[in-house]
Order: sequence, then structure tokens, then C-alpha cells
Amino acid sequence: MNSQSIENYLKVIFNQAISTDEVNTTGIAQALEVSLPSVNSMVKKLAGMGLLEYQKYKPLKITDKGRKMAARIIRKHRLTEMYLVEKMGFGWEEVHDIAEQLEHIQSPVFFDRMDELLGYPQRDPHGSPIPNKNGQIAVLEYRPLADCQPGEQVELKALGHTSDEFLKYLNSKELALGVKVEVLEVEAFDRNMKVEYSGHQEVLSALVCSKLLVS
Amino acid sequence: MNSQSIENYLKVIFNQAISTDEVNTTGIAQALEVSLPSVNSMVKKLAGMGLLEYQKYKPLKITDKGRKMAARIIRKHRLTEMYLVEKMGFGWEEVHDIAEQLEHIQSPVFFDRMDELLGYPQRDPHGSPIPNKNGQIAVLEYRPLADCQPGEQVELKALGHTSDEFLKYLNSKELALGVKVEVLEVEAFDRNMKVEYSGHQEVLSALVCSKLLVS
DNA sequence: TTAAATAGTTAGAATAGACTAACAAATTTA
DNA sequence: TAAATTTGTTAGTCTATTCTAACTATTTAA
Ligand SMILES: [Mn+2]
Ligand SMILES: [Mn+2]
Ligand SMILES: [Mn+2]
Ligand SMILES: [Mn+2]
Repeated sequence: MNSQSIENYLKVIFNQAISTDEVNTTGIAQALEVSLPSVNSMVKKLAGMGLLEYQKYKPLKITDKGRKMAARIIRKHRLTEMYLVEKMGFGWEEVHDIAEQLEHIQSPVFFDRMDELLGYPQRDPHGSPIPNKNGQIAVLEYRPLADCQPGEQVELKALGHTSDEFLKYLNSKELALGVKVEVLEVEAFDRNMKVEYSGHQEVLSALVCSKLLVS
Repeated sequence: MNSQSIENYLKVIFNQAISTDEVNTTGIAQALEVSLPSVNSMVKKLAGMGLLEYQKYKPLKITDKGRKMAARIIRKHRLTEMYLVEKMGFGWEEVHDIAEQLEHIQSPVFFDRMDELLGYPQRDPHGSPIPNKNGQIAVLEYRPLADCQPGEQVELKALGHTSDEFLKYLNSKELALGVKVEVLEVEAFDRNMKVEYSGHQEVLSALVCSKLLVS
């Protein structure tokens, strides 16, 4: 069975490959907070397992096998987060660290049961898609709120960033998935947005708006 | 944080100390299916952590600190088993292997929430007591069915053995915790018991009767 | 287009946890 | 009680995963 370490590396590589397709060693080291030589030796190991393509000094490419394996771990992570929120009453800002551990549990029946009890959800509490059992993952069609124009009415569908601090910030602003947002004004200078939702007005920074995914 | 290995050793030592108070190396090796030298080096490590008393060639004694730490792991194991049965619909024969993994999750709030959702249960699905958060564990007062006399009416309260095979055997006989059992006859030769419960009669072997704890 | 900075690699070492082989102490049996 | 058996220990090895120090290749900037 693959170690937790292997699984965590693979997941990071998969996630970094989404934006750029090619992944570099330094990014992995930063994400996992380990040294470059540690990454280098693990990368060779993963390549030996057929999960990556590796050539000295070249950017890494994840293989289909690697992608599939990573997606299955992410499936467990996101099902867990959904279960913790829906069935155990946790807030969306509390679940990531627990899921980071539970994603390594080896028990297909455990996660299948979660899936069943949840009614086969398509997205996790942060709006990210839950891969299916074969490791296939839906592509999100959402755009950042930052790209919207004044007068547009949109719905908050997912987050482009899910740190505790950001989630707590959203809680404090009563911003949750499903909230209908109308763009009132965009400040030309700094791209701050004045928006209205749930009956009140707020000014959101450009940074925040770039992380709110809407449709 | 303690490794899963350390936690698994400690749990085995705690369990073996219940019956005899003093624990020997060979028993640990057998329970964990590791070699004697592996046990020896881990035992020294645990002693160094103040969890055991160790002197060369002497039986081991678990300290109060060790007992408390072990009980807290067992608490997580048993809460998990209860949660899996009560809230996720698993059978009592399916939950041990999952709990064996989940007991190592580091998240007090996760187990506190389980406890709360379960209504602070005192026993796991096999009738074993769930230690409290301080690592204190209730002592069972039950006696084996094997000690009962013909004519006695008792209730099945807990199991002295919880292997999958035994649990499946009990399922096949419709024996579950809470079932009222009347002892009809005891065969003098082999101590087999003829019993009646849930409206039907069965003959149970001495081995089985020694593992059924009643009151 | 050379120099500086960044990114990636190798070598060597440390720790945790497992193992086998060899040996020593303790216990049981004759 | 002496021999045989069982139990426990030590020494040394192996794999996994991490690290630091030193080096090399690639990329960026002057
Ligand atoms: Mn997460
Ligand atoms: Mn993880
Ligand atoms: Mn169990
Ligand atoms: Mn365990």
C-alpha cells in the first residue's frame, strides 16, 4: 500500500498540474514544506512507480496513472469534508485538516458509505468537484467575480482559495455558496467591488473577488 | 506526536496488562505480528517515554501515564466503532479494521463530535466500555455465560472475543447484545449448553459460552 | 553574451521501524 | 541438578523519509 507521504506528494503534484500541466520541484517543496532534495528523491520514486515522467532538470509531467491515483485520494478528501459539514455539523473552515488525515484511510466501503449517505454529492463544501470512483473529475466552468461587470447578477458557486482565514472572513461577511450577488460598482483604481447580496451591501477587495467563483 | 506504531504497541500492552498486570515481550510480538527484537527496541523507547517500566529480562509494567495514553486511543477506537454502527449503518463485524486506522486520527474535536452525536455512549458495539476523555475506564462486572446454571435467565451484555468470524457466527445465530437467554441444560461431558432465546433453542459450545458475557 | 541568480541534483548522514543471526538469561523437564 | 526449552537481548542490516552541504544546469539580467 502507498504511504501517506507518497499520497501527499502525488496530490500536490496533481493540483499543481491543473494550472500549468508541467510541475517543478520547487513548487512541490514549498507546498509540502520539505527540502528540495527530499522532493527530488521522492519524484524519482514516483517516476519509478509510473506515476510521473521525470527527466533530469526537466519539468515533471504527471501520467494518467498518477492522475487517476491522485484523484482517488482527492475523492476521499472531498467526500470527507462534505460528510463532516453535512452529517457532523462542522463549519467549512474546520474540515480541511481532518480530511487531510482521513484521506489516507484504506477502506473503500467506508467512503462508499459516506457517498451514499450524502446522496452522491458532486461538490465539496468549498464548491470543488468530487472525483468519481474511477478517478475522473469534472471541470469547473465558473469565472471569478472579479471578471464581472457592474449590473451583473451572479451566484457564488465555488472558491478559488480555501484557507481557514479566508473561510472565516467569508463567514464574517455572511458569504456562503449559493448566495446571489449583484455587482453595483467597480472602482477603476484598485478594482474593489461594491456588491449587494442577502439584502446588504459590502465592498470586496480585488483579491477577494478573484477568489470567489460565480456563474 | 506519537507515531501509529507507538500507539499500536501501547494499546496491545495495555490490553495484555488487564488480565495479568505484567506483560511479556513474546505476547506483544505475537499480537502485533512483529519480531522479538522489534518489540525489544520499541519497549525501550516506550520506557524512555515514561509509559512503561522496563528492566532487562523482567516482565513489563505499564505506568499510569501509559495506561492513560492507551485508554485515550482505545476511546477513539471504540467511539469510532459505535459511530460506524449507529450512524453509518455498518455491522458490528465490519467496524474493527476501520477503527484500527481511525483511532490514530489527531483531532479531539472530531471524536468529541462523534461522542456528542452518539449521546455519550458508555459501551462500544461489542459491549466493551468506552474510556472517558481523561483515560479512565469502567470495569465490567459481567460473567461468562459458561458460568451460569440451568434455569438461569440472563441478558447478553458484552463479548469476550470480537473476531470477525465469531461476530459472523453470532449473526448467524441471531445473537446480539441485549438478547435474553435462558439456560436449559448443561451437558456434563463437554459443557455444551442448550439455551433458549428470541423464541428458539440452540446448543452452544463451551468455547462460545465462555466468550458471551452476561448479567 | 558573460555574470548573477535560480532551480535542480548528488552525496552523505540521521531517525524510525522493521528484520535475521547469534547469544544470554530464565524457566521447565528429566 | 543438569539438560533442554523458552524467553529476552544485542549486534548489525535494510528501507523509507527526511535533512544539510556541495555542486551543476538553466534561466535571467546586466
Ligand atoms: Mn480540503
Ligand atoms: Mn494528507
Ligand atoms: Mn475493535
Ligand atoms: Mn491501530
